[in-house]
Amino acid sequence: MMNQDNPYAMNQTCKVCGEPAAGFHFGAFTCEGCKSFFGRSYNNLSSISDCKNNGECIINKKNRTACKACRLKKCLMVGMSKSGSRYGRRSNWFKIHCLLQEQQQQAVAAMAAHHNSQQAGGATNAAGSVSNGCVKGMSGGPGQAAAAAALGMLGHATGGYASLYGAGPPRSKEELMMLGLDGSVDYGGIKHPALVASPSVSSPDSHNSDSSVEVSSVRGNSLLQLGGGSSKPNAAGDAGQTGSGTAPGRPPQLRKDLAPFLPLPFPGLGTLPVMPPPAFLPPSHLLFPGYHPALYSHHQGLLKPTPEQQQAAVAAAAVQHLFNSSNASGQRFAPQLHTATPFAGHKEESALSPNHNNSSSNHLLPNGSRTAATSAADELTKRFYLDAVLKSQQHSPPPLATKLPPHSKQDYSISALVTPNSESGRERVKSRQSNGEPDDEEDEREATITTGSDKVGEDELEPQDVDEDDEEDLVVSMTPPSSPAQQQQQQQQSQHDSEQPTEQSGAAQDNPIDLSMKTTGSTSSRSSSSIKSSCQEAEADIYSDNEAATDKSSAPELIKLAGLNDEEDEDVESSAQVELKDTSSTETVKTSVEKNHNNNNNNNNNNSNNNNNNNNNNNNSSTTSDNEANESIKRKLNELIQESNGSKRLRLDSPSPAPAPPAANLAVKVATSTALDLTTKV
Amino acid sequence: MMNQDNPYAMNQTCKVCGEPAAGFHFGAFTCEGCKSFFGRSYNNLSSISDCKNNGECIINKKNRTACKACRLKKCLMVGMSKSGSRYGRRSNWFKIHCLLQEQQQQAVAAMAAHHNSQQAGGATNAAGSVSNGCVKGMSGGPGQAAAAAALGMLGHATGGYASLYGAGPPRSKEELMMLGLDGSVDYGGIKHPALVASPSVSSPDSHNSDSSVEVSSVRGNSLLQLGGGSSKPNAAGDAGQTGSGTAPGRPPQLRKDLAPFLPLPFPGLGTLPVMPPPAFLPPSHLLFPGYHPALYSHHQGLLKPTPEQQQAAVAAAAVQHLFNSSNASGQRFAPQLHTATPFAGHKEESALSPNHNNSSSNHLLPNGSRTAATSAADELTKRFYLDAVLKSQQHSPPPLATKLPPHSKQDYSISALVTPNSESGRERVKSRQSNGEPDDEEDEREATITTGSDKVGEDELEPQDVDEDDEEDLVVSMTPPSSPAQQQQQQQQSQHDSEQPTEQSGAAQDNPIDLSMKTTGSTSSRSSSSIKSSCQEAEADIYSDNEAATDKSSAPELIKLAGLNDEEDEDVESSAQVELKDTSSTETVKTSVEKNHNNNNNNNNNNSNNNNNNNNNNNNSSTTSDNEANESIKRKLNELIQESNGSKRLRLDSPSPAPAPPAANLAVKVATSTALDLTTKV
DNA sequence: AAACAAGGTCACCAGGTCAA
DNA sequence: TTGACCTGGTGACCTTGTTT
Ligand SMILES: [Zn+2]
Ligand SMILES: [Zn+2]
Ligand SMILES: [Zn+2]
Ligand SMILES: [Zn+2]
Repeated sequence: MMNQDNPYAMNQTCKVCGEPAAGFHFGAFTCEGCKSFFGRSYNNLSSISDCKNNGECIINKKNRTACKACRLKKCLMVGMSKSGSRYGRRSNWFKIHCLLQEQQQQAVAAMAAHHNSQQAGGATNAAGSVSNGCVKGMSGGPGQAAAAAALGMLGHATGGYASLYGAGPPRSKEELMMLGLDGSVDYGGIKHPALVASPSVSSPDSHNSDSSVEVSSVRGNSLLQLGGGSSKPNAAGDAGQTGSGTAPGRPPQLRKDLAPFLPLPFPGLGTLPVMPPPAFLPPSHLLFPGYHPALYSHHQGLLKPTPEQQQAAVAAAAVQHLFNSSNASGQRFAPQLHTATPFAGHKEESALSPNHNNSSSNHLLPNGSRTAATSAADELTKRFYLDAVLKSQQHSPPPLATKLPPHSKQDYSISALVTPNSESGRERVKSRQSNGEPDDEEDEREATITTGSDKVGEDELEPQDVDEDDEEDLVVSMTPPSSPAQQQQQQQQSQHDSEQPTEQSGAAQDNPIDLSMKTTGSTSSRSSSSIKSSCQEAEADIYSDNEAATDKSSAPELIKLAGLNDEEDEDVESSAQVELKDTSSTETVKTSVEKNHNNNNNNNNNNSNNNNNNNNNNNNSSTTSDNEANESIKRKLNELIQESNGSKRLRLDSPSPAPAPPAANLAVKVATSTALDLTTKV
Repeated sequence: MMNQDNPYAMNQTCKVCGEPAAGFHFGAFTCEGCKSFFGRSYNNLSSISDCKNNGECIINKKNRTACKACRLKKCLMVGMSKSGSRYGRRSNWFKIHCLLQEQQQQAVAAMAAHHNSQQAGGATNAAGSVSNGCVKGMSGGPGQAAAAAALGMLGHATGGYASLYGAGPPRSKEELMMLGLDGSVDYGGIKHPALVASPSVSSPDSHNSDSSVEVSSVRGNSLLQLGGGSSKPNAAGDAGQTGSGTAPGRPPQLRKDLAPFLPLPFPGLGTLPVMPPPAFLPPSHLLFPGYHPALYSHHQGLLKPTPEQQQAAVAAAAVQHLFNSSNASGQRFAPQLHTATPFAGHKEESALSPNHNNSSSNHLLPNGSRTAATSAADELTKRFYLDAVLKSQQHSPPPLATKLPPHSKQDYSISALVTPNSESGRERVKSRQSNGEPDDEEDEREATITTGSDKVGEDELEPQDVDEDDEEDLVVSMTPPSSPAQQQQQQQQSQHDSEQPTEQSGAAQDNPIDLSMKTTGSTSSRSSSSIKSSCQEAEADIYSDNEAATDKSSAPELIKLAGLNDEEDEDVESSAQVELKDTSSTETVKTSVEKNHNNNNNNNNNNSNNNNNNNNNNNNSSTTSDNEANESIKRKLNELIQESNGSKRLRLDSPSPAPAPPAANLAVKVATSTALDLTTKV
């Protein structure tokens, strides 16, 4: 139960059980319970008994404590990972994307509601307007799914965020392996969300992704068992989540080509039929590319070949063996690794390397013999391996190896295996920093789009009266995440390079390279203060009134503003797409605050304003309707600004790992005085 | 028997038998015996024999073992459900609401005592203050019920908590079905509490809710048989509890208009005439919107059709068949689900989906065949289904299937009937001493009223004097539960607003942005207080002392403080409403502790201080009377704070499911030094 | 300095146990 | 069978530290 309001939750619902989220934990928005559960379970797999329902339990608030195996599976499915954690204050990029997702979701929901087809195009509108309606949770029916898909939302019942920061689902390969997924597998035509979400995972290229392990064989066993083969995928998809249900009918469109998933017999963590949970659906675009360490392992991974990976690989292999026993392919695991990705080598190596083994000693090694065990394999064994895998993922830092006795089974803890330290968690951070990398990408991004910024937008809208007195232009720059895949490939390679890059980039990070924001006019400063004041005052109104207005329409707009078109890579589906453009790197938004009634500004803002220009301003800039949306967006942006306070420029750097290439930027001008709390409320 | 002292009991009495509660089990405050009984029976319906008294047995401490059928029925009536269980530490929100309920109850009791009509008016006020009303979920009835209704209390002897966390009574549809209720059915004009209480259930949105099953037909058979039609409703209400026996005379006022209940022949669990136990009455408002998983399933529901639901539906259908054989409508069950809500589709789908079935494997699957069984259906079969239903509800996860063996029927023993007084079970040392017992008779007593919570009591009285020296400002944030759906919409928009006011200061986070209370006119509170006072006094004795005093006024205030106006979404019914604002998200209360006499601070604190400002300080701050109430509240808050100790801010996140949207927050300032133990005592 | 997550802590509950 | 106790968890809060 809980804190729905939790400021940290940003209105999100737990991706695992659907209750209001308490924050973003281990890579996904989750409630306190699921956070704790995952934390405990990760280190103590032994405590998890096999599912009595073939791993098909659907996890929700009520029954989340009924089946630990399925709960854990669900956690992994939604992307939880010890390696996925982030710390500290959320970046504006993160916040914005969260908002966008919500909108998308809503839109989706709305569409679903209407469930009329028309919307495809309309969807946008509807979504925008309706937005709320459905809210996250919902998922609509199948039709929705389609809509959602179109939008890129997925759904997941609760929120689309699952993928936020990387892939929704398991980011690391290891994790995927655990689930029995490999990049290549698809869920009944649909890819696993993770795959989708994270480019790396999904993209062809991606296969290289982190673990690179390609377990071709993985299929057979994994914790997750997607419904049986391909046929069920959809069902699975929905089921997975929160019962979000829905999805079943995933729009084939998205990714159908994939091969079905192979179900496996893994007893322990049964298999969830559901599989592709809501997350699935979508288009990664929408989903936040965010940074997910795991996905982006390169950082780390890059940084280090990372023992972890090695371990992971090993663990994965072990696991597979166990689970896949039936599966012939299982063994192959290791080998593939290499081949698959660039990194693979690392991993593999590591895996191969003795020491790694050692490390893996944790439990993995024993496996050598595993085959035998496999078939027969008792749970313990399985778990043991799982743990190893999990751990490997985590810290795995190969080196760690440390500790674990080869495998005391007892320790099941995943990490244990791996990391000795628990802290593990901590590590994370840094990785992130790497963000810098993203910059790398920049290439594309260009982000900048920043378009014009600033002011331009203002005009559009509006309407907005809001302005208060001053006006300032704020420029917001936001870097979109690059798709992991890209990154990876890029990165990885780069990665190798990465090394330095990354960090250095770090520096970059801060300054997102592009930021460009260039604050044009930024007189910003004053504004801030003024802004707020005004805001507050305004607020009242604003929110009150406006909001409604805004919300509705906003969604679309935001998207645009945000440079939502994530898709770049892909084509845009303009119609449905709500997504962000991950592609580009940073997005810059300009907001002008009107302090003193400079409405004009509003209108003036950049052309870019409303639109996202993905590539450039081209698209929408104009739509009037957009304006509305923009307003809402503007508000939110203002809020962000306020938060940032003082600083005129709002930075929206994407998390390092950002998947997308550099691409778009937006510049929006907001006149605001109000403040939304992206932070808290968002 | 009982450990009344049990800290976990919070002064509550077992809702089923009236003895001191050992804790909150399966959704209701119950004693160890009833907990165990329910746990055993739930999985072994076969052991329950039919009531020899037409299901009219009144359950109390002494005779609880005499009729298992009625005991189980009572359990269900008070809202026990496997799915309703909560785990872990009780949230501050929960504690506070428990306190509030107590007060309300007391107030109600008092009113009843006076049972004078004047109150009507008063009631209203009270209500307003109390509001209760109906809370979101509910709607209250029209005229509802009288004072009680107004107050939202229901009665239940011991506490009103039955509904706490959702609806008092059975939350899930399945459960309702078991009882022979469907959303549409009402109890002799009165709706079933559950319906009322939980928004989700009743609300349109809710349909998503978990079970979402809409069994239209349910009526025919249910475990509970309300006394025959409508006439008795009231009685039932009271009776419900504690055996207090009493009750019978509930004020008809409450809900009369409803159609009578359909009695059914279900032998086993006879029918209790009583029916709507206290829980009924009320206004959900009062009742904790809390979270009851079942109720709020919508989140999930949305997400997924949820296998559970499916299962549930199936199970329900099965059950109906069994029980309703006569009833034609029964079958329809499944279908309706769909139709019923938008979500229905999902549900339905899920139900349909094969995999789900699988999951349902639990027992449900078998059902596939169930139809046949239906007509003939022997009890065993029936039970079997019931279990399935129950289970489905619970975890329903489809899969989990918790454990029940499909139905071991074997048992039937009725033993139950047996012993009335004898005490079965161990006696345990301690507990018993407690004393509590002597009272037995008391049954009726309701005793409980306990009202003021423990410690609280202390202060109560006084207003604050307590303070010690220092003063500090504490901020309490409390999030009311909002319904998910709403939340989103609202929140978003609203959110924006809310933010600033409250704490602004704080970080946004802490301050739930929203806090806003909006508390409309909540001044209501006072009235309530007065009410209680009267009541309490009466009881007063019971628990001891102070409490009474405190209780009196406090209730209303607390409410306010607590940000009780839950209702937001709905309009407020200002009059009766006592509820919390679930809607908004968090409520923040500021309390200032006086450490060193820095009063100034107190005042200074956020503006929010005393009032909750939901939206801002507006509301209440003002009423003097409020002050009183506030005091008590403050004390309690202080206690909470103390508990939290050290930390300045007190968190009161609402349980997730909160029906209401995110809305309001409160900021209250408390000066306190005393401490209530919400934890233990309350 | 504020936001915000990992982890730790420990209040609390479902279940199991076994004397009555 | 009952129900007092105990045990394994669960999860609300809080602490600690990171990140912005
Ligand atoms: Zn959760
Ligand atoms: Zn399971
Ligand atoms: Zn009892
Ligand atoms: Zn009876």
